[in-house]
Amino acid sequence: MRNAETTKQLILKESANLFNTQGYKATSISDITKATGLTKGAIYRHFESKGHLEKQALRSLGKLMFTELGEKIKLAPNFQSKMEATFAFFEEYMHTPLYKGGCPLMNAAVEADDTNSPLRQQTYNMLAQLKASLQKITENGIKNGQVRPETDSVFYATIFIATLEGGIMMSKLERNDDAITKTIQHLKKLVEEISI
Amino acid sequence: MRNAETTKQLILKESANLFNTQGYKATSISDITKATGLTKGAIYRHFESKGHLEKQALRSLGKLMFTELGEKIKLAPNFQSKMEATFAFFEEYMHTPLYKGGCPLMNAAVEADDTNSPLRQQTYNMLAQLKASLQKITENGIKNGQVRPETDSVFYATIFIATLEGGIMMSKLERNDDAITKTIQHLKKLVEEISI
DNA sequence: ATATTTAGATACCAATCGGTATCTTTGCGT
DNA sequence: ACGCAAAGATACCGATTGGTATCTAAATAT
Repeated sequence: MRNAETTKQLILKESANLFNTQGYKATSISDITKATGLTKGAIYRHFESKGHLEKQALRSLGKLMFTELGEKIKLAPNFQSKMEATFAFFEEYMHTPLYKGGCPLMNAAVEADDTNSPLRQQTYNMLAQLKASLQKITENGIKNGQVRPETDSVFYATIFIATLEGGIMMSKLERNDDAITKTIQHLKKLVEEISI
Repeated sequence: MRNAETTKQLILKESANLFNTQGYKATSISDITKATGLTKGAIYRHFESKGHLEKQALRSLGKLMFTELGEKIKLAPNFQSKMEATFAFFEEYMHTPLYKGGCPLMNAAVEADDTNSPLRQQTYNMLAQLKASLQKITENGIKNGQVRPETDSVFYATIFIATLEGGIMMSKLERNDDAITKTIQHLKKLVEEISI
């Protein structure tokens, strides 16, 4: 019984990778056994069903994303640089093999939106967390006199997320950076417009 | 042998509906037999494989979309109203049961982006067509003195599509119109900015 | 009216699906 | 050193997958 926690993390990591690239329903348990080198028995010892594994894999993907994004935001000293750090983070979805398959939020959202699966709830929470996070940046910007006080923080959080996610989708389909680069260029101008 | 073309269209319609809601890989042939009331034998008489059916279903969904969108655009007399007609079209994705499951472009894009399936190629073409269409509207707007001549039509086509698709994704996940309404509000302002 | 296509139904195929019961091996506590 | 508990492997389950070969029934051509 080599370290149980280690293999559980291995399963989560490899299955998250597969789910995010191939899709959740389209990834089979046997795909995961091949990727981990483990057997079905080992996987079902750590996760009681494929659905539970899907949910936890998405959760760990989200955790990873928010940890990393949160750090980059924290490091930036003011509103504009916090937003630019956010944009840079999303731009890198295209290149980092850490999230192979692109933004886990969009991938899960498109696959689960018409269902009532636990996966949908998990995805919904991820979106809410991301929105709250961007909203907070704007609100703090207002407090600190870096953003025009009449700015609607919920409105801009929505615009930022929608534009970024759409840009990622287009860039992944076109297999180049054009779309995401253009969308970020546009969002930077938006940020300047509401900055003081 | 009741009308062959009629049943082929029935299969295309029902399968497109299922593919766009449940996903392509996640929809089985037997799902389609249930939806159409036909048997497997009938389906495989008209389509040589599931892959071919997927591709043709997406193509017919795209055709439907561009026909409808094209008509709305043609009816609008000038740049601003053409763009607003486009926005209204995308907003209605939320409500019309015609495209249950949301925008077929995004759904297929997210499912096929990491593959090299014929489905990906089909989706890529759909995006190219949509982009060309919006680009043309702007270019005509410039020609007709309705849009500032320095406007980058490719850039704005990209922004429009990315923002709309992202907004649809969010609204579908949140199961309300908030996001798509906000994104369209933002895009209308953008249109005004480049209008003369 | 009859023969010929052909649309569609039925019955099957091997492979794979998610899941479970059981067996073996490994590491830890004593 | 030994025993026990837990990690992981093996072997199986029924159901479903995409796909095919064959049969029946309906429409058309003669």
